[in-house]
Amino acid sequence: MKLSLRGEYALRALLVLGLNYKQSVVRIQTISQHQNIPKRFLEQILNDLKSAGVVESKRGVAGGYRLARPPADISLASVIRHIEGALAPVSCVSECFYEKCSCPDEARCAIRSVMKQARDAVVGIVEKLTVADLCERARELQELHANPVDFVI
Amino acid sequence: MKLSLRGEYALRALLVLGLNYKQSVVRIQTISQHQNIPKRFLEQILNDLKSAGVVESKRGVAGGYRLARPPADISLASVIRHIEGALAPVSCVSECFYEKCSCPDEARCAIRSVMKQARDAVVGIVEKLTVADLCERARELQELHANPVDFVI
DNA sequence: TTAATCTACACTAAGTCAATAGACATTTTT
DNA sequence: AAAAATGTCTATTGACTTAGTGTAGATTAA
Repeated sequence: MKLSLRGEYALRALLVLGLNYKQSVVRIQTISQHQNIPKRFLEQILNDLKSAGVVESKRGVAGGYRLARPPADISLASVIRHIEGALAPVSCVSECFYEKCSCPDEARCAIRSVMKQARDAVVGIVEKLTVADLCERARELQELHANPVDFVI
Repeated sequence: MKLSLRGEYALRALLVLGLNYKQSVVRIQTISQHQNIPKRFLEQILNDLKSAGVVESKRGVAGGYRLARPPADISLASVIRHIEGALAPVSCVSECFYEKCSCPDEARCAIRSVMKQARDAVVGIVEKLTVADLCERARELQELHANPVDFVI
């Protein structure tokens, strides 16, 4: 799993939306400024997340985005899979994006066996983690550095 | 860590060279045929691995490639890092290819913390594994499929 | 109505990937 | 010494992806 900027931005945006889950909506521009993400690019990404049912939007002058579901119901795996595709290092060990590879015998491929191990390790992590966990971690890290004034979203 | 075909081919070639470690050299064409890898592409890759000190070559009519070191001394991590670059999902958690990211505060970045966890999981696997392990696994898989009776419960 | 916001589609510059091309160098065999 | 089989090296290419920008339009609160 290599994250492109697109995927990284998506997670950063979801973190902001998660931390503001109580509020009605957050404007793209707010997220863009807080997270140093090009606004027009972020528009595309949030729109993409909307089509995935992860966020919902409100248009117009007081518009913006919010999570479509509780943060605890949005796994990082589902988000990354939607934005980036397969989590596996090679597609022949991917559960959701399987593709046959060119090796002579997949069933006896030692590399495949190793890659499956790597895949399972990564999936085990991001499948369990949710946007809620991300928010919690953000708050913990905030505590750790103990400077409540410039709380960074 | 997403492997490109280049990286996958490199590992497949090293597996062949590992399995033939006792022999003098293996011809590119042999590997190419055995593993369904385009010959001219494989040339580049092996040349690259040579410059990394992983394999060595013998030119001329009885030429070919062999491992430059014992299979147990070649970690998959070192090979993948040389061919693909960073193992980490985002470069701000990479040990060997660190790059600053655009997030407002790296030290308090919750996503970074998650990505570090994913990185460590993957690195923990491929850092321990060597070409020798790959060969052993290949032999095991061979056994398993050759004698399926042994595995009936 | 107006201004702020999201929506939609198209476009592009730069980079990467997976080869392919072609000339060249080296070595063994004859 | 010549021939043939191999590796070496540099360059190029076409398809694709990435990270945006551009432009125009739709929606809504005030």
